[in-house]
Order: sequence, then structure tokens, then C-alpha cells
Amino acid sequence: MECKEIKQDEHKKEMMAIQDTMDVLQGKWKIAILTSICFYNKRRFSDILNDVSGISNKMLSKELKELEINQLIKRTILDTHPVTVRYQLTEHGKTLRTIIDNMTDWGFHHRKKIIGK
Amino acid sequence: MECKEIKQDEHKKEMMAIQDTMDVLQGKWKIAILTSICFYNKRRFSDILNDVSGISNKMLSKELKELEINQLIKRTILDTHPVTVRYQLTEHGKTLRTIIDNMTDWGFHHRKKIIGK
DNA sequence: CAGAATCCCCTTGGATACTG
DNA sequence: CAGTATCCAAGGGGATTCTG
Repeated sequence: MECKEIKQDEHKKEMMAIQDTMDVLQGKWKIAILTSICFYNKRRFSDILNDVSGISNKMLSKELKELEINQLIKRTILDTHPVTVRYQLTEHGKTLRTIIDNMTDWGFHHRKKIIGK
Repeated sequence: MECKEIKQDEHKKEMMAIQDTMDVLQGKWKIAILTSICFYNKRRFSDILNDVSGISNKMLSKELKELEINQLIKRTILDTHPVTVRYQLTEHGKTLRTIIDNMTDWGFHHRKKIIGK
């Protein structure tokens, strides 16, 4: 019936939205990297390398590039010796904060429920 | 200073929580699959195959297994001919609803901001 | 319908070494 | 410090076919 089909269409739109989000956030490390930058506000390459346990510099470099292309983070080369680079969230990137916070909360919740016991 | 170190530790905990969440939700399709099941409440294998555009039955099968192991979804074999299988979120899986909704919203937002124009 | 099984390509991503 | 370059292995994942 008409009502059902409209519902179907709405879900399709939502499925597409999810896919759009996933396109940007995909990759083993993207969320973790964003989280690091988000929590500390400004973060340098080597800091992130430390925050995200297990990541290699090659992967970090690659993921940062993609995040920059998607306009979620901003890269600034600082005039120091040796060179340091500062990463920050863009205004658009900051809109991910809600998702990051929710995922953090859920991680705690999940650990309590499943892992921790 | 002490204050700073405490802050550092808190962030480490949060980074760990994010990693825990990502461990469970990782994979190209997991979120999309959960979204499909979540929106429709009950969903059959072939339905999900249709909802998640691009996924193959092999991948769907694999991801569903992992989601079941992580206790996010429940699998029920229905007594029909031919056999159909119903997937639903568990109570624990339903706690992901917030994240799913946020990601849906963000997808719309992102499309408006970046993709659509 | 709901998968399991095969085949096979191509990406992901780790380890290591090197550069400005 | 912030990457780049290279090598290489594991497995992610598509297409197709088969089964109960």
C-alpha cells in the first residue's frame, strides 16, 4: 500500500545516509584518529601515533590525508625546528562530536556487558 | 602536573572505549546491516541483501555471524518452506540505536555540506 | 530461501629503512 | 619530527556455482 511504500522509501534514504557516513569514516583507524584529535583539540602527528595504539606511521599518514580530503580535519605546518604539524578538526569535523561521544559511551557499556566478566 | 596526567588517563580510557566499539562495528558493512535490521525491526537474509546495496551473500553471511557472536543480533530459523531466517537486534544490539540515528543524521548533514553541490 | 564452497584478484596494512 | 618508499603477506571481498 501507499503508506508502506513511502516507509520503504524513507528507509532507503536513511540507508543511503548511513552509507555516506560510512564512506567517510571507514578504515580501521579513522574514528580513533578523529577521537584523538577531538579530545585533545590540537594534536601532532607523533601524538596521534601514540594515542592510537597499533597504528603504523604509514597508515596514519594515509588516513589523515583522506580525512583532510573529506574536510574533517585541518593540517597546519608549524614553523619550528624540526618541523611539527598540527591537526585540528574543521567546523564540519566538529559535528562528528556527537557520534564520537556516543561511541565512547557505548564502548564502556559494551565492555561492562560483554567483555568484562 | 597531576591534573594533566589524570586528564591523559581519562583520554586513554576513552580511546580504549572507542577501540572496543570499533572492534565490534568494524567491517565495510556492519553498520549498514545493523541499520537495516534496526529500521525494519525484523529482517530476512534476502531483505538485508537488498537493503545494503553492493554487498554479496558471502559477505553478508560472514558479517551476520560476527554480529551474532558479539550478541548484537539474534537469528531465528522460521518453519516455512522454503526455510526463511529472521534477524533481529538483541536487547544489547538495540542500545546501538542512538549511534545509528546519529550516523544517519550526520549522513544527511554531510551530503548537504560536501557531496550535494 | 539461506547460505556454503571455490576461485582469484586486489587492497590493506605491517616491518623496515630512508629523507628533509 | 613528519612523513615517504619499498617489499611483501594475509585476508578482504567479488562472481559464480552448488546444496538442503
